[in-house]
Amino acid sequence: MAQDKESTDAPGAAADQRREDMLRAALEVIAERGFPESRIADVAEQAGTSPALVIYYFKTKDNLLTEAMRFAEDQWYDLGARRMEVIDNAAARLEEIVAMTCLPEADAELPDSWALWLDLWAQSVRHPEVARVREEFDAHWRETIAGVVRDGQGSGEFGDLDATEFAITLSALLDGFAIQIALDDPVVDPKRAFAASMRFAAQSLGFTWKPKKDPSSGSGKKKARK
Amino acid sequence: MAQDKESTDAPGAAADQRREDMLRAALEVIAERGFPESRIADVAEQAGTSPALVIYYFKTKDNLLTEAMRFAEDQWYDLGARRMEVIDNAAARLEEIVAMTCLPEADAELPDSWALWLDLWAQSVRHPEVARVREEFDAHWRETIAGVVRDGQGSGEFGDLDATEFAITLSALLDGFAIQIALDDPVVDPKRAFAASMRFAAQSLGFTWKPKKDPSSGSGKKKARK
DNA sequence: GAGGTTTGACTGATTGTTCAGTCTAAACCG
DNA sequence: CGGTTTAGACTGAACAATCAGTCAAACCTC
Repeated sequence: MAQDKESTDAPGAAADQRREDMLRAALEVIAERGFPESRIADVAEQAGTSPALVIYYFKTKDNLLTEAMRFAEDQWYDLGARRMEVIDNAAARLEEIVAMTCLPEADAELPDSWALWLDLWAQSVRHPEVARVREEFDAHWRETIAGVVRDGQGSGEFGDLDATEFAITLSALLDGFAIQIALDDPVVDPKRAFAASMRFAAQSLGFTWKPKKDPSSGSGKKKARK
Repeated sequence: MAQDKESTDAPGAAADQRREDMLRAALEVIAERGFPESRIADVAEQAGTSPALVIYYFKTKDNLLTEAMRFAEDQWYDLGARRMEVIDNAAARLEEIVAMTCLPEADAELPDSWALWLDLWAQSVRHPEVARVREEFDAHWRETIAGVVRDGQGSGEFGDLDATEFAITLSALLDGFAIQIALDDPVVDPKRAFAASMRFAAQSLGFTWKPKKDPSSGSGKKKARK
């Protein structure tokens, strides 16, 4: 039920599609079982093929999982960049950044990246390949924040301060909140984390931020996990 | 060289010692190999016994590792409490808290807790037992911070603000920096994280903080990991 | 039919856990 | 006190399950 859109593509396109399917499958498995407990057989089953084929495409299990991580981070970053593009003022762009990491409802199109991050960090301690993905991603993301800050300073929205230093601190804060959100902490819920982060940003950058009433979800928190 | 202080103890004291030895051994193994890759055989070897004995004391592997995590967190918390006791002003107590999570050199008496935390978080996603340890510890730690803030407000050191809210934000910030420090991020080094955290605290609480020149380590960073 | 793709069956290694006892030191007893 | 019982601590060997990776043969598709 998926082979109807591949016929006249370039050679290797089908194989590329296969690869990507497997990466997505791997991400689902990782999200469900955790990085270290993810088995090749699970990924194969999720992708609807045999374990041997998975090994055929990705030489080793570690390679498969690491590439899956990179794939996920790339997706996340692309989504962020895409959303930044259509927002014209820096304060709103910054708010979108904070929302992306704090509000799970905000991106239904992504699998639950939070738990994935915890695995990414934990694996980075001992897997140099994973560590590289993490480091690149962090640097990339910090630079995105710093860029927004500099834009805002140029347009007069934000006050003067070291954009890099601010980016480092804000992304640490967001990472910390991401942990609490990923683990469904009873005290630190997403909205609280979002508000606290925005308050920090507004105070540091010298712009005013008003918590807007969100129109959706009048009833309360949603437990996304099964 | 350790059997001279057990003769007339209560029965079971030696066994208790054994247990603790194994917990410490488990922590070393976890620090070295990571939680999910820690094997019973490793712990046994580290403790100088057989795998069977480890199972004899802790029914299952999961139980062993979980108890080890709890043990580590308790130790960490105890160390913190002990250090708080001897400091008489709130600002310095807060600085000590920040130093404990940011400056690796500051507690040589503890194994590298940072990598342990990453495992703790990652495992919490799927291990309810571990999640409980994490949640309790976080709540405990936040309350410690809030207590220091309230002390400081009582003595007039700090300005007025919601202590709980501040504690939530600061501990998130510290967690975020802990990640970078644990992973030896080339951009976010311990001293920078420490300074940024203190700047945030000082600004929020309305006290002045001056980065003191540290007398040790004139040459630069130390790579603790082998 | 040639080359990339796919698979089922297999293997080799790892590892948590069990088990059937051994050893030791204290408790019991006649 | 000398001998026996008992309970806890401990061990080596084996078991059973899991799983990453291999391989030779089949299967498409151009």
